[in-house]
Amino acid sequence: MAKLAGVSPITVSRVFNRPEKVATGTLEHVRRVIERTGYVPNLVAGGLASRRTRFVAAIVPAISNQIFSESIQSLTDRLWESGYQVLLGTSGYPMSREESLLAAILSRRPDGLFLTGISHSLKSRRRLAVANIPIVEVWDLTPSPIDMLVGFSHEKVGQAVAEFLVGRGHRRFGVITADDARAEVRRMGFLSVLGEKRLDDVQTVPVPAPSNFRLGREGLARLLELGSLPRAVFCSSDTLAHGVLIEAQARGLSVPGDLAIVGFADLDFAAHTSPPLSTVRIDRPAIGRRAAESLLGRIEGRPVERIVDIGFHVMERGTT
Amino acid sequence: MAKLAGVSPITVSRVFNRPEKVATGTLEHVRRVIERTGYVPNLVAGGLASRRTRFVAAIVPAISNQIFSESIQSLTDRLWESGYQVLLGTSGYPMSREESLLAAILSRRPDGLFLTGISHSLKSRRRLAVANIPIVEVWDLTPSPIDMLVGFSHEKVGQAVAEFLVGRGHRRFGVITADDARAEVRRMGFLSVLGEKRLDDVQTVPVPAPSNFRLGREGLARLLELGSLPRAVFCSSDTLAHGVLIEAQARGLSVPGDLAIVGFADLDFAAHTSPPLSTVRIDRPAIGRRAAESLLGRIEGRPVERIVDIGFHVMERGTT
DNA sequence: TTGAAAGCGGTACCAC
DNA sequence: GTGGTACCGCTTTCAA
Repeated sequence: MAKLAGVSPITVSRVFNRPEKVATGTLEHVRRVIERTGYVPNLVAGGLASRRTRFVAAIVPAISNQIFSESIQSLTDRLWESGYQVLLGTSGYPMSREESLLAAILSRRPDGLFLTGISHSLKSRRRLAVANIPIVEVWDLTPSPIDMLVGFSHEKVGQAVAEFLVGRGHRRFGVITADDARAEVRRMGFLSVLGEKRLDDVQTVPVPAPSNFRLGREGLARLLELGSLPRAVFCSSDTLAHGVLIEAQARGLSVPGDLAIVGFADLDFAAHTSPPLSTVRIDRPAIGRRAAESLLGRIEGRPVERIVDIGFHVMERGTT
Repeated sequence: MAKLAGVSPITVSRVFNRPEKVATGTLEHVRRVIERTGYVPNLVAGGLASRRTRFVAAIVPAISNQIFSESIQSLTDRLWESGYQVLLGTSGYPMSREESLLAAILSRRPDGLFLTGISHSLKSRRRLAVANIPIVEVWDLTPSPIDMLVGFSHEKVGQAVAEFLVGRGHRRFGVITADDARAEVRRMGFLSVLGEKRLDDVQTVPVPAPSNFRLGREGLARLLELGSLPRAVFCSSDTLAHGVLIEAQARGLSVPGDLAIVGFADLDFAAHTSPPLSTVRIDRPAIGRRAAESLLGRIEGRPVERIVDIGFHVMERGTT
């Protein structure tokens, strides 16, 4: 390539990485040759030499979960603007593959890491410390992240939903919750507020992750079998909530007349069921975007906020 | 690392890549040192030296689309078993970023490529030819794939749905379809069969991609405004179909009494709406899995089927 | 079974 | 503004 253009390899390199450092004439000439030959630089070699691979790895429990995929999409989009790509790894529920996945990923020397959640094994933490790259943990809140964090408090979500439902006059509650650590924290927050108010008539139905409509339908069925009919149900996801809504309607229960329903995450369908789902709004694209900003900031040596709380918002709709 | 264990670098390399070529004693010793130091080999250097990067790149229109994410999940899982990882790129609707994305991806020298769809720009095709790696195109069918293909015929899907609905006695039809090339092919197949049977009372409502419940609800609303009430609606996705179902119920239409609905893809929720959605079943995990097999086969020099038609199946449920 | 030497295809560093 | 030289950390090839 270099000899084809009659310049040194380093000049070709500069044309790609620092075009402003190359004389306009040379620049155009080299670019023409590049265009003509269809030359594509080898980032593997570049990465080895420069120790910058220009990609960020992201680990999520599952891509098919819309809750995560939208954050990943915005992360990808923002990083793309700065010339970075995203290598996606799925750790499974519950993060069973995280350790080996992390090793596989770190061996590719990513320039940054996006991790879902804040609980990692000791071995993983040690590896992360050695890797010495920017890391952003998301979807949760802790005062002591490994490096940086973008998330919100699941406990506060649970508390806020409890306050909200109590404020609407409900007194008997049900919880249908996926087997997921963060959902469990939301449930604890929910229960703590109800406990304080001496409203402990709460039945919980656990379902396996990942959630789907069927589990929501079955969840409500089981909840009703438990006796002590709840007037309001808090679900660990909109998906479950929609299943509950379908099941309630199939059983002739009026919503919210007989049963109020609150979901979580505000997936796009939540506003368009009939009646529309009440839920907890999380700005998912913001998570990816701000995570990208944090990583890029660190990479480029800018000062960054270590902890970003993006908050949430309880949305009242036709199901409450 | 090598000197720490008192062996040469090549021996360490063999411990990772060809442990059977190393004496058991040496093997165990080196492994102990690896364990103790937490050494993680550098795949960037390895990739440069061996010209095998041990990853496959996958390009899909959008990860947040469940239709694709499940195939990607099975692709990822199968490749992981063979020590490969997946770099995901999203090209957007309609594949607007494909060209630059492809260049960015090829510069990382993937060992294989998974492409959604069979239409690529001339420039892309040229680059792919130069790259000289195994490529599998998915989600469609053509007698002349770039290299390998795993998919099914969208035209036949449309035809099959038309035959099915006509067989159920329907005579007036509606189509609600996302702005997507493959959905358009399904629609053409649908219309061709109806045309042959002189049943050309078909109204089409186009909606932008990606689909969501709201677009389905609005789609039905617009379809009804068009006059000539359809008795059956074919939607380009289950998501739209569910929106149609919700809107129909909100308007007091009985389903399938007043209106039959058929979706596409058989997403997990389709079986659990009330009534359950009729749809066209596509074995999405099979697409990823077989694509992985094709790529690995090519990489490992095994003979592979160039074209795999995974077929489809029209599922009758409560909405027809 | 193990190792020495020579790259893989770029980039950092410094001189010109 | 441009180029020479060394080297990034591994694997290949071939010899011992």
